[in-house]
Amino acid sequence: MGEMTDRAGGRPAGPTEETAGRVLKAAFELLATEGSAALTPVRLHQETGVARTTIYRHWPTPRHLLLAILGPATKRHEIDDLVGEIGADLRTAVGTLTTRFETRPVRTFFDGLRVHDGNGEKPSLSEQYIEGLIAPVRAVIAAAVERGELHGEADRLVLEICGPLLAEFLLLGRRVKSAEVEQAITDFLDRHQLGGST
Amino acid sequence: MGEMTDRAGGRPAGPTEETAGRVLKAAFELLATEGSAALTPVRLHQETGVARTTIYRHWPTPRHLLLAILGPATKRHEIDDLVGEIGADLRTAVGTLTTRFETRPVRTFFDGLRVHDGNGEKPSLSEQYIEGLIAPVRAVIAAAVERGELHGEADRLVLEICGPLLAEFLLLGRRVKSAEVEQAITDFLDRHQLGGST
Amino acid sequence: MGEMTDRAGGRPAGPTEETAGRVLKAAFELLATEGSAALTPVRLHQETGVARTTIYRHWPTPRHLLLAILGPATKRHEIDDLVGEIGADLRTAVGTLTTRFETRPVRTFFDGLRVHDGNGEKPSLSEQYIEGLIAPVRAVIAAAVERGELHGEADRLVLEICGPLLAEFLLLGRRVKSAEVEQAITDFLDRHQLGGST
Amino acid sequence: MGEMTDRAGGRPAGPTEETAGRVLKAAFELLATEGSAALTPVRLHQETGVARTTIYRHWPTPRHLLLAILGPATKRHEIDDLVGEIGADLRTAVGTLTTRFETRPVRTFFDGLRVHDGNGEKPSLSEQYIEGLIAPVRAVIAAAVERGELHGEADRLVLEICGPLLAEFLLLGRRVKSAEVEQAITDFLDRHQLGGST
DNA sequence: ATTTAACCGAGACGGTACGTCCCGTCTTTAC
DNA sequence: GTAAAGACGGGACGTACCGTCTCGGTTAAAT
Repeated sequence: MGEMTDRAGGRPAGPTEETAGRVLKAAFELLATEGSAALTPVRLHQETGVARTTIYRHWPTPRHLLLAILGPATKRHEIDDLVGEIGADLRTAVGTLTTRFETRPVRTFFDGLRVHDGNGEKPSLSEQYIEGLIAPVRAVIAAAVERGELHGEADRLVLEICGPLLAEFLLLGRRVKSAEVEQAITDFLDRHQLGGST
Repeated sequence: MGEMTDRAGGRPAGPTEETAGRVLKAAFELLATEGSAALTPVRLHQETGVARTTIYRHWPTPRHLLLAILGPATKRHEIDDLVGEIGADLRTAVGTLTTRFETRPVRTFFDGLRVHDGNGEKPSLSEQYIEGLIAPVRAVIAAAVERGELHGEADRLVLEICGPLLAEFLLLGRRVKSAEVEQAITDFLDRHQLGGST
Repeated sequence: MGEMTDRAGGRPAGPTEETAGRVLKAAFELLATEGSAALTPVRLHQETGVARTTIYRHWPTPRHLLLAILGPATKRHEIDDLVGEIGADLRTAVGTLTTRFETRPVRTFFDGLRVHDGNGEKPSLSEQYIEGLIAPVRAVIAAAVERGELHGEADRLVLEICGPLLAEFLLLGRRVKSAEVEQAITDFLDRHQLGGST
Repeated sequence: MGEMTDRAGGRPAGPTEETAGRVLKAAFELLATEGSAALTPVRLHQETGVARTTIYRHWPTPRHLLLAILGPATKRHEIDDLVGEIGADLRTAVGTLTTRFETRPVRTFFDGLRVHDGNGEKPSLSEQYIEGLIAPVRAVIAAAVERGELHGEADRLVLEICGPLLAEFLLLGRRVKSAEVEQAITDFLDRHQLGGST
């Protein structure tokens, strides 16, 4: 009875594609539009029609859900049209960041993740998310350092350029004006003697 | 005879000093040590012995509690030992900021406020808190601009110096090393030609 | 200080006439129209404007209120136009009873009293009220027994005539038709050989 | 694929037998011994261990509970040993009534139902209960009318015999002595010329 | 006229129960 | 084995009254 067969036949484990798709899509929507408080099994059930039980089965905690939506949500913001010129690439990379501020529910998302960061469990979801946000900039900076055009720790340089922007938007809730961004990049290039031609 | 006079006698409104004291103290403790999830009427009742109903009476929502805590909690971080020299004052001001990172539950507090920022209700508690954190720096910068030693918008300058620190600590969860801070200030002074002698 | 002086000076105890009047009037109204559940200090306060505290001071429990309104409410239904002729008098007395069924909130009142009958405390309010309702009939019967026109226990005779009416109205919630009443009285007179001429 | 089928699988609705049994039994006990005021979800939870929420789930209001109790509580008082002789049968039927007065918490039960009769909602619980109490007598009377032994409306005849008893017991709170009952039945039979041999 | 006891209103406070919501686990049934 | 439907115990929510209390201001006798 209940023999531990060596995995013989039967249906594959894990949620149906159908189910997973519906649930995760709804989860993303909910998180983006209503914040993390809305990201509950009950709510998801109401939105998707998928049974509460089923949701618990596959994503026992909100954290599982968040992890499942975080990958897709962050992954796709790679930049492939880098030209190898620090000024231009930096403008592109920072541009993707500030554009996301405008077009995506970054703050809501950030808050949602923050709430479920858990208690010291690593990796912290929100930090991972922020890292994802600044990843393009980091890539550009790292490349420049590699080429010997920039000197110093990449980490510090990334924050030098992104820190004010993130703080302004995420912490102080202000819109980030593009003129400001442009100025900041120009200043950055200047002070690192990279003659930033627009 | 015996007409209903406009306001005859009666006990003064508002919570007893005793009650308010106990509750707010406990609220602060809870928020600082266990985060905003712990800041509930039930929990406060357990901690203080004050009846749940009483808490609802005077602080109908967590927001009321937070507002009552926030004033005292932020007010006291004024700086009075400014010497008028931009380099020294900036080091002092930024020092208070990073010191608070180390010694106070800034992140927990920030998260707590964030959760209860409410839905667009202004002023946003968390933003108000951040403003409080950087207030000393802003004061120094504003004074320097006033004296004509610095040029540009105070807001931008404040973020130029604090942005990376806030981002590093609050968003990425990294400790801010004092050497870094020192370097950042020196750089800042340099590039604004303020020859920052240590 | 605070000696137990032998009643020296001071305002007389008990509620002001004004206060008592307003409260008891409202209490009666409430009981009659909304039932005993509405007979609460809060409700009375809302109706009268008299402070909750004041109500508690003078009528610590609903029972006190009920006792205070019961007297006046029942007392006034004495009959003074008895002619000494059993048939006529009985018709008058039973008439007052059934008329009250129609014109007064007897059932609501009865229910209200019933709820607050308390736990065996005597006198039972509701029973007292019922006694009050049938008092006129009892008076007539008692007089007839006195005169030797009727034989047997008054109690039993009263119930013989009133029991069906009370049961029909109070227990079964049916309207009592006057034809029925007339028939019942006629039958009663018949079987006790009192030749009831209308 | 995976469309929301109309009704696919799932546990049957309604409370478990176990749960329903425990709750309703306790409800009956409470009503009988402590009156309707004790018939609360909290109290039931304490008595049965069944969670408060569960009780709300299946019996949203006290009325639901009472309705669930009332059926079983009234149903079982049918009489099956009628012999077809009006005198004997009447004694049996009235006997069951007065016996219930003595052995069952009729008054408490009645009061409890009365409180929750609701606001005009039919059927009135208490009236239904009273009807149940007198049902045996009604059956006997109806049969006699059917056989042509009695003349008149059954309703009126039933009240003629039961009214005084109900009023005495339920309204005036007096014990009903069996001698009285016997006398009443004899009189009744007499005046309807049914020569009631004991 | 001054005491002095009582009235009365306003409100704090602890407490109990309410009815609701969601949680997370479980059991039963269907596919 | 996935999925659905739902029971169930549990915890917190926010509300409504409860009954007691403290606090102020007023009023009406009795001295």
